[in-house]
Order: sequence, then C-alpha cells, then structure tokens
Amino acid sequence: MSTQTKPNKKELTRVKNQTLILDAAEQLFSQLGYDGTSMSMVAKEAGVPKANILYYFKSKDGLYENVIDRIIAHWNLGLDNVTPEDDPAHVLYHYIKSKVILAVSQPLQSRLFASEILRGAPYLQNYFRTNTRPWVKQKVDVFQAWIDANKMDNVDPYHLLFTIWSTTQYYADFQAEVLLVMNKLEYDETDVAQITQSIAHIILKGIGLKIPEHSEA
Amino acid sequence: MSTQTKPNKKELTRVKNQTLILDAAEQLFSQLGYDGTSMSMVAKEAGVPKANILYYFKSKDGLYENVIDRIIAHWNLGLDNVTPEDDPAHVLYHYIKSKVILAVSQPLQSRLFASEILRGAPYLQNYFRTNTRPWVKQKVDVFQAWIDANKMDNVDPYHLLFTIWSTTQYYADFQAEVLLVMNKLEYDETDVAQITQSIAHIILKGIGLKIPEHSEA
DNA sequence: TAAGTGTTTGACCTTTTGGTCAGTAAAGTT
DNA sequence: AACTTTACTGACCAAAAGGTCAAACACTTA
Repeated sequence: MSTQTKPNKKELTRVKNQTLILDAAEQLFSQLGYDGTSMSMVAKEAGVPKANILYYFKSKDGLYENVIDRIIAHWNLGLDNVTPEDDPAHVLYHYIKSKVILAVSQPLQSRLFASEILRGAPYLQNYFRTNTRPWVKQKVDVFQAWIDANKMDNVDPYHLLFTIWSTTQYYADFQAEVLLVMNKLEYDETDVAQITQSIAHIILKGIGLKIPEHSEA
Repeated sequence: MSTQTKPNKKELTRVKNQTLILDAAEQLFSQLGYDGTSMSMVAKEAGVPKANILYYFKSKDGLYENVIDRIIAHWNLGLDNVTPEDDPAHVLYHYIKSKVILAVSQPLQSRLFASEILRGAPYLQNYFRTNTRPWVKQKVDVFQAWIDANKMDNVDPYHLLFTIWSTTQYYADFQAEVLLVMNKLEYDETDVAQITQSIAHIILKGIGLKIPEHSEA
C-alpha cells in the first residue's frame, strides 16, 4: 500500500478530511439522491469549505464516484465459498439472515445503490458487468448443482437470487413505506427476527427446504 | 362530474394541454426523479412554453403532486373483494401474476413510487396513511382468517404481503440491475411467464399452497 | 531558514434553476 | 360589435447550482 510509504502529517490530515467529506457525501447522497444533494450541502455537513471538496474530488461526479467506490470496497456480496457440497438450507438461511440484519441496521448504502439503479445505474453499470455478473453466475451454478442433485426444487436460480435480494432489501429501501403501513416509527429488535423468520420460512419451504434447527449464530 | 357541465372549447384544450404536460412530467419524473427533472425539460418534452406549465400547475411541487395524484387515481391495489371464503392459492396466484405483468409492461409508475419512497415518501405519506394502510389491514385480516382456518401456513401476513410486493416490483424498479446481471437488453415475452412461475412457486409453496392447475386467465 | 511542495479558501464566474409579471391573444357573453 | 373573462407567453428576475482561480497557508526537506 502506498498509504504506508509516507505516514507524515500531511497525508494524515488529507485522509482525515477526505473521510470527513466522503462520510457527509454518503449520508446526503443516500438520503437525497445525486441531484438532490448540492456541493454546498456536503461542504456544510462535512464542515469544510466547498472549494476544499473540489480540490480533493475534481467534480461532483468525481465525489459521487468516490462515494460509490468506497461503498463497493466494503461491500461483501456474501455467499463466499459456496460449493455444490454445501447444505442449501443452511447456506441460504444464513444468507437471508445476514441480508436482513444489514437492511435493518444499515439501510443507507442499500438506498444509495437503489437510487442509482432506479436511474439506470449510470455509475454502477461497470461494477455490475465486471463483478456482480460473474459472482451471480457462480452462485447460480451452485444452485443449479443443488437442483440437479435433488437437494432442492427446480426453481430458476436467477429468480431465486432476485427473490432473496428483493425481499430482504425491501426493508431498507422501502423502509418509509413499511413503517407507515405497519404504523411504526422505527424497526425494533424483534423485527429483525420476525422478518428473517417470515422470509426464510417462505423461501426455504418454497424451494423444498427446511429452516435449520439450530438457527442461531 | 363538473367536467360535463361545460364541454366548451376552452375546457377541451385545457384538458388536452394538461394531459400533454402531465404525460411528459410523469415520464421525466419517473426516469430522473424529482430533483433530476427541471421545469424546462418538462416544457420541452411536452412542447409547451415553460410559463404555460406554471400557469396550470402553480409550482414544480404542484405539478409533481398532480402527477402522483393522477397515477394514484389509476392505481388499483388489486385483491378487491377478497374474503376468508376465497381460495388463497387461486387469489394469491393471480395477484402475483398481475403484479408481474404490471411490473414488466409498465415500470415507469412503479419507479416513480419507488423514488418517492426512497426519499421518505414526502408526498405519498398521506396516501399511505389514509389508503394503503386500511387496505393492507383488511387484506391482512383475510390472510389471518386463512391461517386460522388452516388454509395456509402461519406466516406473518404483513411480511407475506411485503414479500409479494418486493419480489414483483423488483423487476420494475431494479430492471437495470436485473437486465445487466442476466445479460439481456430487455424483457421478452417468455420472461413474464418465467418470473411469475418462479415467484408463484416459491411463495405459494412457501406458505403451504399449490399453484392452481388451470393457471391461465 | 529558505525554498519547494502540496493544501486551503474567499472571491468570483457562468449557467441553470424555479418562479413572476405585464402584456397579448382567444374565447365566451351581451 | 363591444365588452369581459379566461388562456397564454416572452421577457425578466433572484437564488442556487457546479466550478475556477489566484493568493495565502503549512508542512517537509535541503
């Protein structure tokens, strides 16, 4: 890492300020969208002059790209190292569970992605093509192997994956609607379990599996 | 209707122009969002001077509200007249099917709603409170009656409804992602059937039901 | 400590934004 | 035809947008 070559004061403050700006930008972009967020709002939120932002990130587009890149870097698509030998019920249950936890506890990033995709994914296109698509292809192959081995029902693996994504992300992206309809102000601790249970029940049983007994950890 | 009291030339052209503007605005708002759409873009798209839009609709907010109101007026939440006596498999299968058809064939309105909700639903709040919430309550009661009558599994009715909404709307709202991941340019005719089949299989079986035999019409 | 390097920022610029308004055109009414 | 009312629009406006720039600043190094 070149970050380690010169740990002098300049670099430290630069990284600190950049982080300050990116944090503010991430929050605003995910709440108000790209067009709804102005550079001066980011400046005010980050507590730095507007020109400083333009110094680090050449343009609003540049800032937005950096925000997205940073999220992607921390973004784990999950389902790592799944193989046809794994138990589908166990794997999928924990995948669903982790997605629900993520959706309820950190909805901002999910919403930023959502508003990007709604607009036709101008900045995420490349990411989807070069990362998500191969990732999906691999998981889909495993799903298909499970199906061929009669471990689960013959359901189109792509649509199974979309079903898991949609049902879990819904609680992040459409939080406002969910809470309004359920007449709540925010999710509480029981909700995560309740949501996980409902989704896991439907999807797992829906493809001929059972929810694992020892459903903890 | 007061529309019928004076069918003179003035009223006709007014309605015509308003429709022209609302059509353009609906398209742009759903593609670019509220902040991404400017009044001059709407004017250009509709082929009328900008000031004309401001004449009919007092402000950008007013225009946006009218667009949303018009969509809501044509918006059918479906599941009309469901009763505990109905067959859940039949009812839910056709509900899912109609939602998928809607998502694939007319994604614009779904996306407009989605971007509204992403922003915290500033304009839809009232609609959700006064319309959707009671509607949901009623359907949830029917679902619960089905559960109590052992017609289907004991799954939280709210989350069942969210599951149906999320899985079907996903193909409209996140169309860009779905197509990129599946490496397609657009949905084709077989997709509607394929999507409906996959979702219906998972959800219906997932709550202990079977897809109706004569699955046509 | 002085030169060199990267950092910071107030002032400024252009373009676009949502919105106003006074004046004109086109009905409808008598 | 004369008059009233409604529909329409080009010209204009203040505010906010994204972005530039030159001068000031701060740290590192010779």
